[in-house]
Amino acid sequence: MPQITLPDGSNRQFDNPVSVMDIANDIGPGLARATLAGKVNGNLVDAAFVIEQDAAVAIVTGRDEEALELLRHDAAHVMAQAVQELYPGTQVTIGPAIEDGFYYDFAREEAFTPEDLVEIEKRMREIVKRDLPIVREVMDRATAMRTFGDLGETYKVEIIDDIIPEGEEVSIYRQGEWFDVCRGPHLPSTGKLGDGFKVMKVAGAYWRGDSNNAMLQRIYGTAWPDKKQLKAYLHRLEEAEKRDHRKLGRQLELFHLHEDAPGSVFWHPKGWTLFNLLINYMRKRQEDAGYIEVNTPDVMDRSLWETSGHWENYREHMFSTQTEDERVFALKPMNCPGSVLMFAQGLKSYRDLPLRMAEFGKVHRYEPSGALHGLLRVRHFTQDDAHIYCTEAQMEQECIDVIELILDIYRDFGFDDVVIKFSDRPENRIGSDEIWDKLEGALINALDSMGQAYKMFPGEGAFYGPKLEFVLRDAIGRDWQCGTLQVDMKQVDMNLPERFDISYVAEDGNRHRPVMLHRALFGSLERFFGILVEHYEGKFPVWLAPVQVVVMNITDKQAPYVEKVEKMLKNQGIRTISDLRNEKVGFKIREHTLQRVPYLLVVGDREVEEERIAVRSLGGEDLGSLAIDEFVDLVKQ
RNA sequence: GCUCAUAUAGCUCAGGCGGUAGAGCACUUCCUUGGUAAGGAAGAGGUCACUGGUUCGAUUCCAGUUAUGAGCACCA
Repeated sequence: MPQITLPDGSNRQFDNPVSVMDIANDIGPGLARATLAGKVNGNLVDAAFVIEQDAAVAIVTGRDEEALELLRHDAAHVMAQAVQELYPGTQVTIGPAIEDGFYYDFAREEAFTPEDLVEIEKRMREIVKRDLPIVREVMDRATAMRTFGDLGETYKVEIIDDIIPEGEEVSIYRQGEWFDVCRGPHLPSTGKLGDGFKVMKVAGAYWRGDSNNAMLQRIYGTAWPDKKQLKAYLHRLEEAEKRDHRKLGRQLELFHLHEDAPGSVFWHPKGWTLFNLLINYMRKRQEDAGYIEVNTPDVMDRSLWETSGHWENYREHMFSTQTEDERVFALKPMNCPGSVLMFAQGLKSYRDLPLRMAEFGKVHRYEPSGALHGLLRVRHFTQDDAHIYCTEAQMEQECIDVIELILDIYRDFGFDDVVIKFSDRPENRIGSDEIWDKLEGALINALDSMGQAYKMFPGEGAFYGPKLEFVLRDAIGRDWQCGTLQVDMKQVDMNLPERFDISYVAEDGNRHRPVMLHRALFGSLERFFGILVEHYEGKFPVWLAPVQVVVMNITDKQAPYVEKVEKMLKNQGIRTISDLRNEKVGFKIREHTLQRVPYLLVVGDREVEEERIAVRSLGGEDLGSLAIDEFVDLVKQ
């Protein structure tokens, strides 16, 4: 005799065990039709789930967040059914709901073609139309393994064997002839999927995410409660593509890439101007924060990399050279060893600590070809790197200062909610747990004492130490690590202070090993640049715009005055160009607007006469006629 | 690195079931001197990514290489 408590606090009494659907029916037939699933005591369950005891129940309909995930998971099942109907012999593996959609990984000799995807989507719509009831069944483990084994579904057998503990039952979801191992829950029938889905693309993916395993074919789809939301999503994707930094980089003449230098950037004048603005900005912020700036060699002897451990661990990702005399050098993949040599030069006292040593270091890494991605993943990039040498007692405060600095800097670029990832000790690591406790503690204490939220990524730290990552998102929702903070301390293998045997003289007159913090704020200047382009859609704020002002004439008569204005503005440090081409003013305005120049100055006879300029903003707003110095104030404010 | 796809003018893209290619924009010259998102005309511009194979003949078909794109793996 279960008593059901609904979200509004009301109670309903039933004489016999009831399903979620029964309850919905009891409330009203309209609700029953809309019912997709239920929530019993907070757990998401099928609509057919039977409740035997008193419980808090909520009916889940298309309006609820949870329904969307079910919908997407269902879409994956329907797609798998469609694929197996169309291409017998294809094995199913796994197919979860993901952000914005779903995917399913298939094992099949032949590759799926774009035409196949069209057919698959067609068949999916058919299956939806069939409105097959989705029914949960249970099998004991052995039967399940035999059933799937008989079907030749070796991957499924492996999943059951691996995931389901011995003696436990396996839940199976069936829709028509087709069924799959699944934890559930699911929608009541395939018809509930509606028409808000679309098969998007096919790509390779390793079985169980391990590159030693076979490569499967992953088909991605997107699914939404209705067609309208699907359209809105596809529209968002289109809009995002317009922000792509690779596209804008070409259109705005910022940079280009070339086949002969994969993963390295050719910076054009405007891009390089912006790049240098970023460096100048960072230089100022670091100087204010008590950093000194140095520069270390790009090419250093192999023995240095052997000492640092990079040769052993990352050799295949390093660019190396052999000279006539057979000496082997490597292009630096990191700045740390150079920094350590800098620290080791001369005697350091505790009075020098904390020593915050920054470097705009050009590093080269031979990244796997498939990893390269515009400016966001390159082989040659510039780090705004710094190493802070300090005592153990100073460590935590230094961490706090770094985190505050990063967040403050990101705010200057309009990134207000930065995701902080905290990656702690991985399974394969070196160093004692005691040291790991200390290292992780330093970072966590710093975050906690600031009241700063962060996301835990258990086991994702580097093998030699935990790390903090500051993550920014690109136009189409991919996350990229930008800033980082890592602690490097005694007895851990990568430990550079130990490997290079550096020390400082403490108050007691003895030599002590410093703690070393590795940190980068932008991270990679190239990557940050790319993210910025997408973030602003190329419409940089005035202080970052490579060209801040274009002065243009209406007829040749005003040319001398235009040149005079250009000179005056340049003397004020304003990045100005003039456009004296024999073109109509509308044409020039269009061009420079497309180039996202913040201010356009138009000069005709009136302006020459009055010694003024007509000012137009990037948004198309007419700011009226201003005197030169008035305009200078406007730009500089 | 792996799977799939793509590579034609500076850019965006057509095209050809094998007979060395075309548009728009950009570029050059001329006309036009025009007040806030495209004035007009003419011209120039291509080893059809690279290497090899098949063929009388390859930009087109085949193979390999390189680069790029999507995803996976990787990211000190």
